[in-house]
Amino acid sequence: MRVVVMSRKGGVGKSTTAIHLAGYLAGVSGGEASVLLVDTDPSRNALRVARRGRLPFRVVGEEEVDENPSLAREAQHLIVDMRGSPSAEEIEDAMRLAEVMVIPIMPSGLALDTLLQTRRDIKRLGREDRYRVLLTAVPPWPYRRGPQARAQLEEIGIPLFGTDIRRLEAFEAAADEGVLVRDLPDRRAQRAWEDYTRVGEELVEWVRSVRTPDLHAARSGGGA
Amino acid sequence: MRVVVMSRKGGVGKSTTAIHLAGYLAGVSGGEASVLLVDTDPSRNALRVARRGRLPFRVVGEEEVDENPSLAREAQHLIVDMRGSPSAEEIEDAMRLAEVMVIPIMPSGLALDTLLQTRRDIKRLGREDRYRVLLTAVPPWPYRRGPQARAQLEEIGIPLFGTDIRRLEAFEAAADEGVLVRDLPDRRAQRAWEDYTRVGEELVEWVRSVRTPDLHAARSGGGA
Amino acid sequence: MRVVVMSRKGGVGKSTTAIHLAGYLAGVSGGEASVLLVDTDPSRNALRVARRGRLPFRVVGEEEVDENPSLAREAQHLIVDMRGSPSAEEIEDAMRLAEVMVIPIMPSGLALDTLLQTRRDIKRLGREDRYRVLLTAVPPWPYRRGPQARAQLEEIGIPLFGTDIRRLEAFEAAADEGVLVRDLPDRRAQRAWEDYTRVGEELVEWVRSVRTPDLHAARSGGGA
Amino acid sequence: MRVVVMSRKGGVGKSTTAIHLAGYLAGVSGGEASVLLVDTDPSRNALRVARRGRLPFRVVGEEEVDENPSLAREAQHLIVDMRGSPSAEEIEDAMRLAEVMVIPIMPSGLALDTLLQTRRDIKRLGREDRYRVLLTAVPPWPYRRGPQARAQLEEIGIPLFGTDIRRLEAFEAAADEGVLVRDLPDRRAQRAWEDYTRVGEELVEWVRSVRTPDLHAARSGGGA
DNA sequence: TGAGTTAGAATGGCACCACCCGTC
DNA sequence: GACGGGTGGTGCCATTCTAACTCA
Repeated sequence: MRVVVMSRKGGVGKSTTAIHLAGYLAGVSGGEASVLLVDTDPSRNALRVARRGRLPFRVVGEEEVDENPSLAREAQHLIVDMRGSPSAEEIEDAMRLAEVMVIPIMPSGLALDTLLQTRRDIKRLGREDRYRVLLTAVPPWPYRRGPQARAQLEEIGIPLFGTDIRRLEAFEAAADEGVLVRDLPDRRAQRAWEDYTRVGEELVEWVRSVRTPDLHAARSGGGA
Repeated sequence: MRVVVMSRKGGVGKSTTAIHLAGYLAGVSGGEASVLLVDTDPSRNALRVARRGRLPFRVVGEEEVDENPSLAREAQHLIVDMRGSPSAEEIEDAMRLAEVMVIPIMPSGLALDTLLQTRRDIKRLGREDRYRVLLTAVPPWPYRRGPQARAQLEEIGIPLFGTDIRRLEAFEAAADEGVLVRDLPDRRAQRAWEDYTRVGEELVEWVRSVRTPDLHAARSGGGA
Repeated sequence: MRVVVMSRKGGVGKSTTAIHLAGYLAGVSGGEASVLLVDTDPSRNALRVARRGRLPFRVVGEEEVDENPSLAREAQHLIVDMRGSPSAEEIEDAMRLAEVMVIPIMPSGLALDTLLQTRRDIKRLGREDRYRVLLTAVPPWPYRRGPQARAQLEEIGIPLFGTDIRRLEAFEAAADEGVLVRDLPDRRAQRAWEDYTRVGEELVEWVRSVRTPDLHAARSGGGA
Repeated sequence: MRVVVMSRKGGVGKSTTAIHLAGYLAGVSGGEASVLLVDTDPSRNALRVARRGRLPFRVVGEEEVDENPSLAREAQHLIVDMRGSPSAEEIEDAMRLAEVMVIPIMPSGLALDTLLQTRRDIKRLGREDRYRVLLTAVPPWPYRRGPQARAQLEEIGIPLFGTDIRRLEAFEAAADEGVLVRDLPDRRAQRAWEDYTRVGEELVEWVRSVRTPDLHAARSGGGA
């Protein structure tokens, strides 16, 4: 599986998303060796987190892959934490590389504006079925920003993951410790892990359908 | 007064800080014309907010100032919302332009790492007394991230504003409406405005001391 | 059987392990004469314990074996309490001498780091199937260090004995008296002995499989 | 203040003692720069702990001091974590360097034997008033090993710190985190810190008396 | 329309309890 | 067998925020 995690704005949980999706895939596939997270972001946050503790998969910087391309070829699952504000060309390159693209955004009013530009770029490439937006850092009830943003995005036809990532302190603690939220001893951290588990399941199902488009189309077409 | 608001990471309240400090200065000086906010960030978030509603000062993009440099010269107070991850050269240019630099960061573990790099760049320029860090989006009690981050920053000798900006929904609402939190009808928004008021007071006092270093030294020396 | 007990750190129960494995083998083989414990550690702790009381096997210092090599040749079972922080060459020598190597470590965070270096040395010698780690001084419930360390070691693929040695006062008392925990009048000491009994059984089984690799392979192959 | 922490056996809390005494001195003197911990032990455990987190003083390896001797000269307080089983010559060198020597040992029967050899070496150097033994990892009541060991050591005239360091899980947690027990959020960790605080106070008082032997003798002699 | 009240969620500190160990 | 102590897990509570509801 080749997944790119991309977003125009920073501080939206991009590294957190890349790390936890990689962790989900590593847990599902069962082996450390088969998952590779490539950190392309200049801030190198994913690499920093990896150095602080122990993640159940390998994290490398962009330059390591450039020197040793077999790293990426041999990985069963490849997650790319893409740099912050990519140009249209960079988006194009990433979409060629990846099977799917995950775009985390926070439920903020300004985030939507920038998302529209990204959608234009992707549409121009004819890859509208290959990206999906993930709402992250969603505050709890009775905050309305989460449902509001979801409604707005759905209204304008942005494809969304069915599960949101909640704003939970556990994600901060996990980044500090250099581990997945799953591996924190805190009870509450398990709820944080549930969010990414659901997203991971959805991701796997989605990639499967992307890989067999005609079969999928035939099935859903036949059911209609 | 010439102030640059800068940060390496995105999503830390940079535009919010630039807008509200400009708003504070506009309120103090009493007239709209005398304050200019220059949005240098490629995301143009400050400009977007300005277009949505009505801010009590003028907001222009970088290119407008390039075309019409008198804009900046004539402004009594100049606030620059600097682009996201500036290079050392860009930092140098900004420090030449500005009297002081405000660096907003969120109380996150990873933010500190990147801050150290910024400090190195500034130290190399010999402008250590010209920057100050502002903690933004600080969650309320019983969260410990705020006090924790403050303690860590003080320990390693980072200059901090004495007041933190709390994480309040009012800032989101204000950005959506295109106004200052001061101008929201919500009661809670007033508390958000208080935070920036205190920071603004501190800023004014700081710039005054920066402008008259010998006077300041003489005064404190004479008072002893 | 030729067993080397080795560890990089001190105070991890190395002598205790050497003594009790020797005691187990002496009990199984039935005669005192057939088991020899060679104390190579400069602290000579095993020899000290032996001199204090009565162990059911012979304990000699390194120099005695150098003077009289037939001692080692004639022993049916040879246990070596190796010196504390061996160099790569010493490890190589020991691995040539021994059929298997037992590495006791305490469940401490720092112990793992040093263990990785040892693993590298052993891997370089191509003897990865000839060493096994024994968790010692494992505190009781509700301490989590024991299970935690076991999980970490298993995750990174370190071969472990299935049974841990608990942290029990009986081991201290036995060392003071110069006897095996088996020979203490205390009831609780029996539980301490059980731990080493299980490890001893595992050791015997392991050495058997090491000696007849093809037979073992054939047997498991034939069972299919 | 120049302190050497030394012991013949490993795993007795030598690094923990060096780190926490350094931490105490850093806290008393109030500044990070004035305390230097030199890790001479080949296992480099103190350096490892320092790299994991943030200690309020500088930790360097032996080689760094060799390259840059001014490091040690400029430090107000110098703590040396000495290598594990030092020879008589190494002890001599250390005693020449240090004002006082702290010898942590665990309350184990075997530890006493090795301690006697160390005492002989020190006596031969005529520095009997410059070393003191610290009981570490003392288990709680109703274990008797702590008081027992203290009684034995006092009987044979070994100088002891008046306070023992208890065996508390907090020390393991602190080493994992790379911080002092003082900086752990756990309540129980504060009790661990109290132990070293008392030892630190005793150490400061002791060094003061060592520096002004006649004054001290005069004062205690005069009764004033 | 504006002020006060209330519900829900999240974090973190506190108290309590289970469990094991060693001694008397 | 009782007792004291350490550790870690569970449950409870205080505090804060937001948004909806009620009331004047």
